[in-house]
Order: sequence, then structure tokens, then C-alpha cells
Amino acid sequence: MGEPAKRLGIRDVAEQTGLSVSTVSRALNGYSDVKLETRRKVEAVAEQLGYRASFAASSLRSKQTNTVTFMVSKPWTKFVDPFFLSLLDGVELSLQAQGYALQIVMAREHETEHEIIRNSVERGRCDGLLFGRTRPEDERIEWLQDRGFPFVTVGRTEKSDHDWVDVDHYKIGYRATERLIRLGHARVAHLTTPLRYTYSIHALHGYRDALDAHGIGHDPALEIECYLSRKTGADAVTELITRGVGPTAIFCGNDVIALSAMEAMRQFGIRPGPDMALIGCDDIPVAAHVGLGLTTFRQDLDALGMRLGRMMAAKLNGDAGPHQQLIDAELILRGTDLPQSGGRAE
Amino acid sequence: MGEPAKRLGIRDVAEQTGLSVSTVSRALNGYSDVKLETRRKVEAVAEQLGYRASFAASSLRSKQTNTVTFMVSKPWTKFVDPFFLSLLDGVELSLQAQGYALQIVMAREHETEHEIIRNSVERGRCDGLLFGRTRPEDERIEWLQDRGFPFVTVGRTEKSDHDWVDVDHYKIGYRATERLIRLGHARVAHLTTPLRYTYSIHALHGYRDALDAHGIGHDPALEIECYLSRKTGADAVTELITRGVGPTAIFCGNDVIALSAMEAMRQFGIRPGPDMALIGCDDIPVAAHVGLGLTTFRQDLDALGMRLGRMMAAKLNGDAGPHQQLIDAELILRGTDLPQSGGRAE
DNA sequence: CCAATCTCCGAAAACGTTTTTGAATATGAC
DNA sequence: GTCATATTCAAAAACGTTTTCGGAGATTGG
Repeated sequence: MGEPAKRLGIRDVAEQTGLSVSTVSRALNGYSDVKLETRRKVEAVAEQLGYRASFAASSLRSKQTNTVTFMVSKPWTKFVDPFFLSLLDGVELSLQAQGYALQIVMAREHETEHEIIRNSVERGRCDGLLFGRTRPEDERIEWLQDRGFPFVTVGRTEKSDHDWVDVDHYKIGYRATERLIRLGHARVAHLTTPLRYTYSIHALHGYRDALDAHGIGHDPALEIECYLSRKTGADAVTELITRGVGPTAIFCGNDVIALSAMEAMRQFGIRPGPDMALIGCDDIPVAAHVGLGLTTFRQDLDALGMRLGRMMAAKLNGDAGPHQQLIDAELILRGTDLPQSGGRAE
Repeated sequence: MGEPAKRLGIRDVAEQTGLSVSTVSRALNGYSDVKLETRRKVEAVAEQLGYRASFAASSLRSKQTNTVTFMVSKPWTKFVDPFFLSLLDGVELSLQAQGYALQIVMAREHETEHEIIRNSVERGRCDGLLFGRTRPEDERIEWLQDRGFPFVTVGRTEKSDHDWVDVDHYKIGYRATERLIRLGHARVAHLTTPLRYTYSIHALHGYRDALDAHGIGHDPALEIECYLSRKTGADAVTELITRGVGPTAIFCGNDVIALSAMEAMRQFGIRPGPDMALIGCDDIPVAAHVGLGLTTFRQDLDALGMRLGRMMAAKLNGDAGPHQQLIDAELILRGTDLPQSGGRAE
């Protein structure tokens, strides 16, 4: 009775089958130099005994975890979430198909991101790394490149000489702005997402280039950087109005900013849409239901996630790369992209 | 040049400090039988060398992973997500404070849930397990109890003789129904979440008891089970109407169902609110923006998550339990809980 | 001053696999 | 019949830590 519930080990399977430990191991891991009949027997016994190899032991010896880690960064408010969740769904699906487990860890603070990466890599907790929120100069990426550790990012850097998937935010910025211009707006503002992220800069360039292409120079007073909190869009609108820079349309870097902006507009008696045209980005669920419906850009995140996962799996299987995928967003027309009305309805 | 980039190991630290491997290990793991001065020296060298213990090796030897796994189940549509994400945030925060890492895995199919648990436990991938979507008779829970593996669930079972946190859905059902009754509704329907889950049954009982308490028997024709897909609420409304069972109010098991129901109502020319009172549950972000605003119940998921995490940490630190926490939801009054109008406006 | 106790550290075993190496047997070629 | 080659398996090393055990020196009590 004093038995301390001995763990079921590979040697139990060996004894039961009458084979050696090494043969059992090779049989279970699908090596070729084991007779089919033997393999079947081993599998049967292992199944019957309910044996599973210790994760720690096998990954210590084989130096493989068959695990890919996705690091998701703060801030991730309830509103930004849908973005990542759809993405993760696709990632998980494609990785699982290749025999890899997806593991998600959270970086609560900006400062801990690098620490988490170091921990994952140096302690050998995973075989590959996935993360987003890339910056033009991203130490995380250089660090990983130096060590030759497999990783794929959602988003690019300045050099972008690594594997990545990304949504074409330049094109989103260009198309949004051009659409507003064609609707008759001469003064189009842009509330940007945080400019430390590469994609924000891409969107900004798209916005500026569209203005240039139509002979309208960009006005720094119309460009306001917003952060990923909730009322930042409102603050920006307040600033635009009190400074009297007179935009008649706004392209918002994402829908959360747009929603917040709309709220502020109402407080100023400005109707989002008729009085101030608006185009957002992301197509979060609320976008369809707010006011006239927010015109915005939708990204096929499932597809993006699938590609991300497949890219990682390929990398892990020895496919050298680099592989890069840029995907287009789809314009979802709703009610807030209205023509320049020529004045505010009182 | 032929060096194969030897991994930095604990013996490198030992050599560098002139101490033995075992002393270095004990110093780094905070054992008491090492002189303070020695500990400092070891820490300094380890830091300088950038040494980190191999996760596989240390967890093989110590049989600890310092990791807690949260299994999130399908279906998790974009609309249900916010629920889990807020929760996870709290869990992560409280676990991290106790030195545990949170790891999230996804169960894509119902059938794989148990497989994932077996894998996590038998392969020793984590020290504790967290999951939701509990059923009255839940094999997962029995299996874990048999093995004495630490776990805490979000939701209860029939017996509930384990550690759990839960939202009081009985009270939600009771309060929602009572409110509708007090608003003059005699025929209140209930669109339930899937009844295989315990919380759905709790809500149903709350609904029925409220009817009973007010002298109104419950009518099976007014109870329709909905599943966690998108148009199920609509189907249920269609059924209610075509069968002519004549409800004037509906309590929906969650907001996604409510939203779907509202959509169907509009197609039938029924105005959600004035023509058909409506109360949901969860307070998803869209709820505030749809139509008159959906009256619903909000749960403090951050708090729930924190408790979940703390409970797990306590368990892992030897606190025997059982610990159980039931938390109340808050009624968010908006536009859809209107009094019985006595007829439909044409 | 001697024995007993404490404090700090080192040697070696142990954790449970996978991988390397080589041996035994079977198969094929001449 | 003999040698070379394939096939299949076993023994043992290896993976990088933590833990157990015990020993040397310092400290305390009498």
C-alpha cells in the first residue's frame, strides 16, 4: 500500500511488450527501422496502458517541444480583441494540422515583451514564436535573428527582412482618403493609431500619398496620433474642433478610435456622417450597429491566421524562406462616408 | 570553428563562479542553505552570462512546470469572445503574481476537450488546469478528481464537490423574469443557452421559479433551446411566432441570442422593446448600440478571473479547499425592457 | 577542551525519455 | 557455402537540471 503511485513510464510498456525501451520509443515515434508487427504491438500496449511520454523528458532529450508560442501584447481591450481571436483561430487550425500545439502567452507591459521572448527561447519552451505589434526598429526581431530562432510576425519592420504576414495598411489609408476626397472633401483629417507601430506609419503614408495624388498637401494639424485607449478618439476630435482646423472628413486608424470620435462629435452637435464623414478600420462588431453604421475596412483574419500558421509550420519543417504575405482589406460601405454637404446643418 | 553553439548550461555558471553545480542550482532557486554572499555572486554571474535553466530539464527533475493551463472551448465566435478574454486577463494577472505562467490552449471540437486534458495531465505539461463550459455530469471533472490533479472550473456540475467560480445564473434568470412580469408581461418566453451546460439549467430554473412565484406556471412552448451559433435566436423567434404561442417578452440566455432574435423580430415587423420586451445576458459591447439598447446583465469578469487565478494559486501552494465562489451579475437597464403595451403598434 | 550542533557546500544519483552505436539475424549475390 | 548487405532490435550514453546525502569547517554548550 505504500506505493507512491509510480508514474507510468516507457519501461512499463517495454516490459509489457517484452521489447526494449529503445525499440518502444522508436516504434512510438514512427521510426522506420521497426517491424510493422512490432510497431502495432507496441501501439496496442501503449494504448491499453494509457501511456504517454513525459513532455519534459522527451523535450529534454529531443530538444523539441512541438509547440509554437504566440505572444499577445497589451493593451488588448475588449474592443480590439476580436482581431486577435479570429487570428489565433486560424493559426491554431493550421499548426495543429502539422502536429504543432499552439500556446498563447500574454505580455502585460511593453517592457515584458522582450523578457517573455527571452524566456521562451532561452529556456527552450517552444520551437517557434509568433507576435504582432511590430515597430520599424524592433529589437525583438534583431535579437531573434541573431540567434536564428524561428519566428513569424504579424506586421513589418523597417527592413522587413524576415518572415511576416501583414494587412496592407498603406492601401487602406490610400483608399480611405481617396474615397473621402472623391466625395468632395478637401480637408480630410487622420486620427492615427500609435505611430510606434509600423502599420500606423504605413496607413499614414497611404493617407498622405492620396492627398498628394489629388493635389492636396497634407496638413500636420490634421494628423493626430491616438493611443489604444478608449477616449483618445474623442480627445482628438475635441482638439480638431477647438483648434478650428476645419476638417469635413476623418479617416480613423481603427474603429475604436472612430467610435470614440463619433461620441465626441455628438457632444459638439456634429452628426457623424452628414456633418463629418468618417471611415474606420477593422470592422469590429459594433461598427455595423453604431449610428448610421460605420464605413470601415474588414480584414480576413482567419485567412491571415492560417497563413501565419502555415508559414511557421513550413519554417519548422526546414523550409528556408523568407516568406512574406501581404493581404488586402475589404471596404465595407455603410453610412458614415457621406459627401461634403457644404456646411453644417443647424 | 567547428563548435556547434553549445548551449549555455548551469555548469558554465559553476565553472565561472568556481562553485559546484549543485550550489549554483540551490542559489538560483532560492534555497536557504547557501551563504548570502555566495548567492549574490552566483546571481551576478548568471545574469552576466545570460544563463537560464532549461525548462525541460528543470521540470523533468523537479516535476513542476510552474504553469497553469486554461483550456478554452469551441465554439467561441467573435461575439462570445469578450467573455473569455476579460476573464483570462484577470487570471493571468493573479497567477503571475504567484509566479505561475498562464498558458492557453484551444479545444476546437467538443470531443477533443478530454483529449487535451489527458495530454496536459499525463504528459505533465502543467501543474494545474482551468476550464469552463461545465456540464451537470462532467467526465472531465471526475477524471481529474480520480487522479487528484489540481483544477478549478468556471461553472458548476450536479455535485459541484470541487473548486469552482461561477456567475449566479439562477439569480439572473429569476431577476430578469421577475422584472418582465412586473412590467406587466404574463407570457414571458425564454431562449436558453445550450442546456447541456450547467449554467443554462440554472438560468432556466431561475426563470421558472420566478414565474411560479408570481402564480404563472411555465409553458414548455415558451422555452426554446438555442445553440451558440449566430442565427439560432432568429430561428427561435420564428418558431415562437409561427406557432402562435404569443409571448410579449423574452428573456434570452445571452446577448448573442438576443441580438439574433431582435433581427428576426424586425423582419416580422415586430419592434424589439415596444412590441416585444427583451432582456439579455453578458453585456457584450454591441448590446449598448443596437436599437434602443439591449437591457442585459453584466458580469465582472476581471474579478471573476482574479478569483479563479488566486484560487488556483492557493491550491497549488497546498491550500486544500474546496473553495467556491459565486458572483452576482449587475442589471444594466437600457431600452428593451418595456412594459406590456397591450398590442402591437401597426 | 571536547562533543554536539549548525552552516555551507560538493559528489553523485535521479528524472524519463531519445539517440547513438553496434550486434544478431535474415536475406541476397556469387 | 561464403561473403556482403539489410533488417530489426538492445544496451548504454546523453539531455541539463534538481535533489539527496554526507562531509568539512565553524560555532556553541558544558
